[in-house]
Amino acid sequence: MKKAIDLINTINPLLLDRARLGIMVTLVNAKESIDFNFLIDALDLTKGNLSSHCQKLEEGQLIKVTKTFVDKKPKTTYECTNLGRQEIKNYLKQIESVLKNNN
Amino acid sequence: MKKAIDLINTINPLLLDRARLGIMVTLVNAKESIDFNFLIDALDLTKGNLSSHCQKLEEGQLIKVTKTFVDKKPKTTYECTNLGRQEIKNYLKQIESVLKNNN
DNA sequence: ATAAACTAGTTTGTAACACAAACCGATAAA
DNA sequence: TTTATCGGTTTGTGTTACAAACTAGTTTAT
Repeated sequence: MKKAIDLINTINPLLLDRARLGIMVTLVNAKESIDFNFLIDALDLTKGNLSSHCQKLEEGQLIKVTKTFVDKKPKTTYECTNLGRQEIKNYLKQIESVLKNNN
Repeated sequence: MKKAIDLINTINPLLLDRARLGIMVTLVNAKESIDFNFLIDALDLTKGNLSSHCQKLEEGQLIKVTKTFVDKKPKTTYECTNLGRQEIKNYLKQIESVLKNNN
């Protein structure tokens, strides 16, 4: 049986934050890509806050950011990357295993 | 189906931290109470760091702290409270349900 | 007996981080 | 030509995590 801390240490630190976890689970469940304003409403974040969290998630390669123009206006959309999906899955797996104590 | 963010918002914020999560899963699995030095070794934390995290967990009523003397030396032990157990269980439940998307 | 070193923590100063206010560049309306 | 609005980003501030320094006492060495 591995030590609890070793399992916890495999959790991506970016996911240990309420806002970013919210962004990720929204994206991981989404069928299409999700835009900035949707996330603002869904997660009840301010624009600045959302912007900087998404930057970090992008740097960590957990999400992919796409910038386009729609009706001449900028539009930023977000998708979960494969790594993002993996990290979320791992997150859940580690917590489960650590609590069930069977690893 | 409830919104992902509503589920995430029920997670106790004290648990969204690697060190504190480590402390809690160590305690929640423990048969007997766990002492300060055990946690230092198990979680690879500095003394100051452990001390302050435990203070917060105690304030949040997630753990119970007991101070005694053994061989004239101070000895501090920690146990998980019922609330602590509940919060950990809820944590896992919320993440699971949000990922399985069935709530 | 005194000093030095060790034990078991706590307090405090700092560096990193989350957050919202202020800002920016562009479009649309008055 | 202002004035407002949209879709964000940057910046300043308050919180937080962290380790270094400190406290209080015990044991060992001199």
